[in-house]
Amino acid sequence: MRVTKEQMAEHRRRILEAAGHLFREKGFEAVTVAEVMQAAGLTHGGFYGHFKSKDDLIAETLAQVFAGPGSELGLQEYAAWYLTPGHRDNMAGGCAIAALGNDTLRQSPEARAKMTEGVRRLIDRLARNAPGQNDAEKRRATVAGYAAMVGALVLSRISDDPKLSGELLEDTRDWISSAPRTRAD
Amino acid sequence: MRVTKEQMAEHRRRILEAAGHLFREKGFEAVTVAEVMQAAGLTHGGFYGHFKSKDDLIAETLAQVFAGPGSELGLQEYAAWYLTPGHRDNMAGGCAIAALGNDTLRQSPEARAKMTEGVRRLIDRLARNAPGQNDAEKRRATVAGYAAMVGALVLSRISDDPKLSGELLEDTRDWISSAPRTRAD
DNA sequence: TGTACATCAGTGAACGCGCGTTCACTGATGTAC
DNA sequence: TGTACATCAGTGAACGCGCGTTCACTGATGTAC
Repeated sequence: MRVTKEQMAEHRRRILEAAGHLFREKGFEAVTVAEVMQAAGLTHGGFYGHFKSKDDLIAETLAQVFAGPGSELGLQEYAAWYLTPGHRDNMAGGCAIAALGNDTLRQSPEARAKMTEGVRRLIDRLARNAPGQNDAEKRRATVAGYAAMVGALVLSRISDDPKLSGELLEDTRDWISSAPRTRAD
Repeated sequence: MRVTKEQMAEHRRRILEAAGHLFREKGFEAVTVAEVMQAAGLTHGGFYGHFKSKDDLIAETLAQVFAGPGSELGLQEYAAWYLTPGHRDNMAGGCAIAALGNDTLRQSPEARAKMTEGVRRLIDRLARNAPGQNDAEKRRATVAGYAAMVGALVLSRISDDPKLSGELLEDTRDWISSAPRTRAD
């Protein structure tokens, strides 16, 4: 049955929100269109009134995840939130880049472009408030520091041993938090 | 038609080798049993004479990838190989942890356990020859350094902009290579 | 404002395809004598 | 060593299931008068 324009917009928002969580939790391939629609409180047939295809949904979901102002946290504050058991255990609500990075390589060029933009924007923002004597040093610390966060989160999620998993988070956080180094060359 | 025992063992080896490359390149889900068998020069029906199921193949493939003596490179030497465009562009022959880490979370506990073992062994080995004043410092540098390698490789693969992609590799390599820091607390 | 009708968002059955898995068959291997 | 037969690795057709997508239909919305 037909619904109001406002309700239709709300449905679209709910579909994107459900997809955002489900994709991060299970990856693009393992999530079905019917599953997303059910999580949004709708039936699968209506999906194609909102999106052209599942690929379209993926691209739109990524666009939405990376939309918005983004945090203004500095590198070390971001790491202090990023490298926690809470974030590790919350794939559905956590960093989309860590959760879906490799998956995106096998998706459309549009999806990959959206991911790249997400990476670039985040690094640019973190670099504003990073340790370092000058912009080049700040940027280098941010690029490497963010890479370390993503890697540590992925590795700590892989690890079924809580000790190793925790060590990855803590050691990497300490590493990023320690005093900035000058170039060793 | 029946083949000799030696040929059958060789077939099994080829299946595992083909699976190792295909899984790293495309992920577990996107690779079909028929595709693996074709890459091994066989037909799909014979697969179940070698493995119980596709899940079984995944676990055996991971076991094989992490078998063997492993490299004796130190942390910085490993990073110098790891963080290169050649490695970035060679998913099929590169680090299985970076290529399949997140994918493994959605597989069997056996597969995840094999991945964890791979992570642990690699870190233990790299820590032997890492910068630092004592074992604790060496370990911390290794854990964070390896996390940074994995993250940088994943991010540089995501990035469709060659400049950003290269920056991720280079800045992270410089970061790992720079003089070890003492704890800042 | 009220009424009649066109529009169209959502429903759920159905379609088509691909994939994991099974199975009857083939023919070379391996073995018993 | 040679022969007859049992074994079984590999083949390719077929099965069953799940998923993306389509479509006829429903009934509430929105609009023209």
